[in-house]
Amino acid sequence: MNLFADIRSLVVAELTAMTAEGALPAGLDFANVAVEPPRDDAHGDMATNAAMVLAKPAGQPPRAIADALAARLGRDPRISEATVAGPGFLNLRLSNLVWQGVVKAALTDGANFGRSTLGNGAKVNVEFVSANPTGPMHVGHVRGAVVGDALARLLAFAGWKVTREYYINDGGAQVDVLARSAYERYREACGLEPQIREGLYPGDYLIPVGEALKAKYGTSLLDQPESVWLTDLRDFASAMMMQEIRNDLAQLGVQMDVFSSEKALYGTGKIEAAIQALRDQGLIYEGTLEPPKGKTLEDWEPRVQTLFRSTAHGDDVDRPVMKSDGSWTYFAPDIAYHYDKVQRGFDALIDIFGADHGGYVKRMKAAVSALSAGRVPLDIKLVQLVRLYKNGEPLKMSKRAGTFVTLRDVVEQAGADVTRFMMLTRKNDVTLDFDFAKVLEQSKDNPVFYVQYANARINSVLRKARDAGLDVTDATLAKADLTQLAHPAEIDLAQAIAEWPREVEIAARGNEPHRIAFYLYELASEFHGLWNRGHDDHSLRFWQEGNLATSSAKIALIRATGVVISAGLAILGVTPAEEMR
RNA sequence: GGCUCCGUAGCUCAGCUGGAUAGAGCGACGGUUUCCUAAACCGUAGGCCGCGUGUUCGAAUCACGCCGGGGUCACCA
Repeated sequence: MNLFADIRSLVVAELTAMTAEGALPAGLDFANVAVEPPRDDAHGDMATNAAMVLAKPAGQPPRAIADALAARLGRDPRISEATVAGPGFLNLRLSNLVWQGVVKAALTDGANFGRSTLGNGAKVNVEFVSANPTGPMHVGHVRGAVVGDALARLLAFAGWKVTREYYINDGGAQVDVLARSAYERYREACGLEPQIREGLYPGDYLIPVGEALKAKYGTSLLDQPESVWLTDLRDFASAMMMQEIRNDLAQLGVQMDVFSSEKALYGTGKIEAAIQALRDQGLIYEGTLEPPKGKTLEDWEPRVQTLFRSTAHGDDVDRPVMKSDGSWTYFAPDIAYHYDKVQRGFDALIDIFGADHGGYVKRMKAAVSALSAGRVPLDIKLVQLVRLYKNGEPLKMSKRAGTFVTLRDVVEQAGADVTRFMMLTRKNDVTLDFDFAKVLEQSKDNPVFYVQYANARINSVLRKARDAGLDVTDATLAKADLTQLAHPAEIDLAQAIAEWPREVEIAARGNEPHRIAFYLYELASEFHGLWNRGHDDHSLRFWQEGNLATSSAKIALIRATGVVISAGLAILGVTPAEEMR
């Protein structure tokens, strides 16, 4: 159930009836009529802008429409009060029965409470991480991994059919470098001195690869020219690195549905077919690009290349798909890959990129727009940097000095749950500070803890009630006499719960999983507030000694809160804490 | 110089499809524990929502132009 959607339906139904009776002119568009919580809750529980939106097209003063609408809405049993305010706002006060009904719905629907059909079963592909298979995942990948995974979970919850996909960049020069680096580690494993020249990957993580190569090939590759081993070692080493990456992802709780390989596109004609599809639309031509303005490149020279006319689909300049030596640029297989996704029948594509790929967005959107005839929207989320701190001091990272932080380091120090939650406490296009000391702190300063603590407190009360002999299963609590939940502070918490389905839809509509984290913080805050009011006012304590009926109702309320916290944490991929230790 | 993101309280940041007196945490100050976890709660102070113009009944939100900061910018991936 989504209360806001329900009430909006009611408003639209009344407006339709008013039209039928001639109180409003026919043919009005109700699309902009909104029902939302007012900023100031003194104004009521919900507000609609209907009168203001319709005043102009209807040719009637907003107050007149609002008054007429208020009178009609007031007849609905769910609405206890409908008042007109300001320029024509219609403020609605809902009956307590409505909020009590929300509590019951949460208990009845359980983990499905808030699930939406917004996506209507549309197939969406979320591509994320897509780290080069040249080493273990580092901290820079963590945020993209978490955002992509949480977004996938969110969209699935909101009614999309989601595929999580990883694009393996195993087709370029960087995997040759990997192979050469691995070869040196192979020589090392054979007892020789490795020669890690400038430009090779120096990391220790290739030592096991060298040993595995020795186990497989013995000494047979020693003193062989590169032409003999390069292809084999490339495959071997990148396969081992991908295994490493899968393990890293698993540690973070990220599970991919599909791994697609760039290399696998070569030699299949898929790249040629994609480029041909563009060529058929007159979007491929031979030409020379202008040098970038305002940036001085000493070695600039005009070059004739095969170009994609991306400017026809919103890009700023056309982009090369082929180098002057006739080989493909990175962009070409990426076009083919996105073409493949379109052909696999996805209704929408989402890419999660690092912010350093910002310049890549327009050309990729242009390609997808051209190749899907505008049918498939591509949303690209750029994830900004994570700045690491320890006790407020920035953590220095250098690949050369070997002090770069891996995903594994982060997860081992902070834990997957904390890491995931923290990565979602900012919207994607803002840089995020991650302080190893702070994220482990158990205080309100730490949103992960704060939300988990609320859940732990709820469980603590449930335990106490259970020990006292109360049946605290959801099915039984749902049958409690919820009319006992009448105190404004209790209704406030029920209202926060009622926001959940709405929040899911807003977050899903914008591909913004961080909203879930913020919502959970607010819900937890509402709960902690009510909890503490029990100090002063014992009638607000959840466990009422000797009064099972009242206790059941109050415990139903906090259990419903727990249901939503669990559902929200599930979207973030975080395990709810039963108790704090 | 082009593109792009950011600019909201002292600090870190939320803010929906434009909506009423702009919110939260931290920090500061002051309160609340014989009672379900005080790891929490309540209150006070703190704002030209970077600046300007436009659209609108109405702009932190949309458009355009400035200012400041980050990212990025031809045969790398």
